[in-house]
Amino acid sequence: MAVLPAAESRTSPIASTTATADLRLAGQRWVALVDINNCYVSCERLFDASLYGRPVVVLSNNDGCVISRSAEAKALGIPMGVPLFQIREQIRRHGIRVRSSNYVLYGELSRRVMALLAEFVGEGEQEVYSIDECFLDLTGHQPRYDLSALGQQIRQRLQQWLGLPACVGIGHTRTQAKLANYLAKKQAHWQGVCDLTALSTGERQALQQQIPVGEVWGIGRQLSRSLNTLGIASVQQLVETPIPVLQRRFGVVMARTVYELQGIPCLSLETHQQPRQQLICSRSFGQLITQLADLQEALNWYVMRAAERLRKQGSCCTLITVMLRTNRHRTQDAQYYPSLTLGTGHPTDDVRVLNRLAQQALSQIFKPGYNYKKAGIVLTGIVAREGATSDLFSAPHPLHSERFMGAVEAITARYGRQAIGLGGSALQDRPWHMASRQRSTNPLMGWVVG
DNA sequence: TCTGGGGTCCTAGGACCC
DNA sequence: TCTGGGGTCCTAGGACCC
Repeated sequence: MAVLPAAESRTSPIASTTATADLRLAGQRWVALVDINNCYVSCERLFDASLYGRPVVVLSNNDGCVISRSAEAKALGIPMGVPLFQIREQIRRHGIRVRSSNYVLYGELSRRVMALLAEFVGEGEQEVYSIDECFLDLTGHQPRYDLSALGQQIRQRLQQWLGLPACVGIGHTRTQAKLANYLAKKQAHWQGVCDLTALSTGERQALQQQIPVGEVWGIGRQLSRSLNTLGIASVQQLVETPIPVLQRRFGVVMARTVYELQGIPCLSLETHQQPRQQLICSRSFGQLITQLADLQEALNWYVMRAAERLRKQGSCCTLITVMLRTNRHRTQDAQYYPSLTLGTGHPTDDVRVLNRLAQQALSQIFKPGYNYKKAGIVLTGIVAREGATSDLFSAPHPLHSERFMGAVEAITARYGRQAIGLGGSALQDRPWHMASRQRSTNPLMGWVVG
């Protein structure tokens, strides 16, 4: 949430040094970011010890591209997001182990991680940021404990109890904590925990000098390029640039980022999970789709999935968007990227209503003669369902619950131990998901090379 | 010839994140 | 041959209103 409203920040007095000092005195916080290393690969290793010490990659849906790499795979130069077919030769040459993704497993492990981390802080001091990342407010610990030692304790417990490696970054803001986490991962001498707040100004500046500006949280490829053309290449150079200049050129988001880097919080900890403002369900197809009937069936399934999530968070929606995509990589094909949004008339979570609208939208945008690669729906205009009792705010998943092992057992009982690598291929009974490539003999195993 | 000023809401698109 | 899925926020511009 923005502490700096756009209008006020244009003339914000906190750019001056004295005001900065006041603001820090007013309520400085200590924030940690805990991040599981190579999360999906680390999860796979828990269930297949032969993956330790070897290069491993985990693949996206349809086994399309690489979405997680072990340290060994990174060292071999396997880039993030690379399509599988482009690294076949490297896989063969280096004996890289390959797994399909299994989000049910990762989700359950994530719940365990978050529950364990919750034990280190009080109520309302934990923000689960993503499946493998969590912010902790350590302000209460700060006067009493060495935060680096606490970070080490967190790492050790994750390793001992769950077998998952993690790094911890500590700063006065979330952006600083992210940067610290980057250092903890990149520079071995931190031993997995970097506390930026414990450094002198000179030490911090020297570190920031070494870090490319694109590593900052919120500065992606585009902004990075633009900053570079202005001669701003390192984090330190960014921090030294006057904020009003940056704000005029790049907007309020950039201004917030730089305040955050300076230790002035502009983003607060979101310790209570908010209902989603939009729900997306979309898939790329394993093979190109030309028939309306196949798209109809796919949409039917997306609507069911999305409506399920909608109900789970106690919401209704008022708008539904249907979108189709051809394969942009096939330059020989005619391209078509239509989408259409229809209103529901009244807030609803009724699958039948949503499906009727989705099919109606589809019939309006579908054109024969194209090779469709992807389809999806987006539910927006989300409002709370009247009288809804959302389970969003229910108690965190108990650490020692049986749900986790139950899920793993259910998978292995049904498909065998090897099925831990299921993922996209589990959808093979649906023609619009069927992978066109020849797979290994066990369709649930994904690719196993070497 | 010359055509107010300010506000809200909505949407599309772009940037970012994991 | 083969290229993921699910989110967030911000901005600009148009419609509409008083």
